[in-house]
Amino acid sequence: MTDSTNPKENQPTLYTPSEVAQFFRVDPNTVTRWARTGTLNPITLPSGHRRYHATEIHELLEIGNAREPAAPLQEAEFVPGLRALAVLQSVVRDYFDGDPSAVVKALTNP
Amino acid sequence: MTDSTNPKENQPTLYTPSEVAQFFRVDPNTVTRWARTGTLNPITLPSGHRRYHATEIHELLEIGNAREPAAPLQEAEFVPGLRALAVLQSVVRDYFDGDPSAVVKALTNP
DNA sequence: AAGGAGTCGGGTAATTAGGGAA
DNA sequence: TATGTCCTAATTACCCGACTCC
Repeated sequence: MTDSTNPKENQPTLYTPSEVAQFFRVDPNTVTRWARTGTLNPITLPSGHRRYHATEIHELLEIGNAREPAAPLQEAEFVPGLRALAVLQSVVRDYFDGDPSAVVKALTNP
Repeated sequence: MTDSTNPKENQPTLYTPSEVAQFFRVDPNTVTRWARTGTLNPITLPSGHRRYHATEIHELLEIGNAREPAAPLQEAEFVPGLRALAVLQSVVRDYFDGDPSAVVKALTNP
């Protein structure tokens, strides 16, 4: 089952085939078929199993209210830890061409 | 491109099993299994615990995202892909209290 | 020094991929 | 054409006790 017992994960980035099937009310086999025919574009684990992008599923479900306008008004004094900064640094380097402004742009410009 | 020859400037960018599991949306035990079967080649601590190279994890995520060569955009503008946005989203959620502005602040105020 | 969280092992049940036929 | 079902093999999730990290 899905680890809904994890308090820190309320909105997973990736969905399992079963979860997608439940969303669309179809058989998990159908979800797999959608992936093979190109209707869905999931990532594949090294084993061949698939994980589906939550954003893609949400768009297909027409839950357009995704892409929240960031945080409305949260003046909490959040201070990122060393690990957070390290992970962010690696993400910037490996995913955003080492350009921090690209990350800022992606976060501010929907 | 990760220069491990610069330990002070660049953080190790090593992921724990739980972090890797969250990226792939799998159980931490599965990550350990990947390491034992040779799918992943992590660092092993003297105690036997494992730490995974961020670059290796990211490469695997990109491979799993394979679909089409996309567009041969070798122009000036850098456009982050779906995976980049998904990873960034998870980082914001798990490391920055779900607050994108905290990430922007961390990037703009070094 | 002690406690909580995380990890490592194994074992077993549940999912998934893939093909094919209705 | 599209979906649900059946089948097998492979992979993963969940269980546990013991150890490690912080």
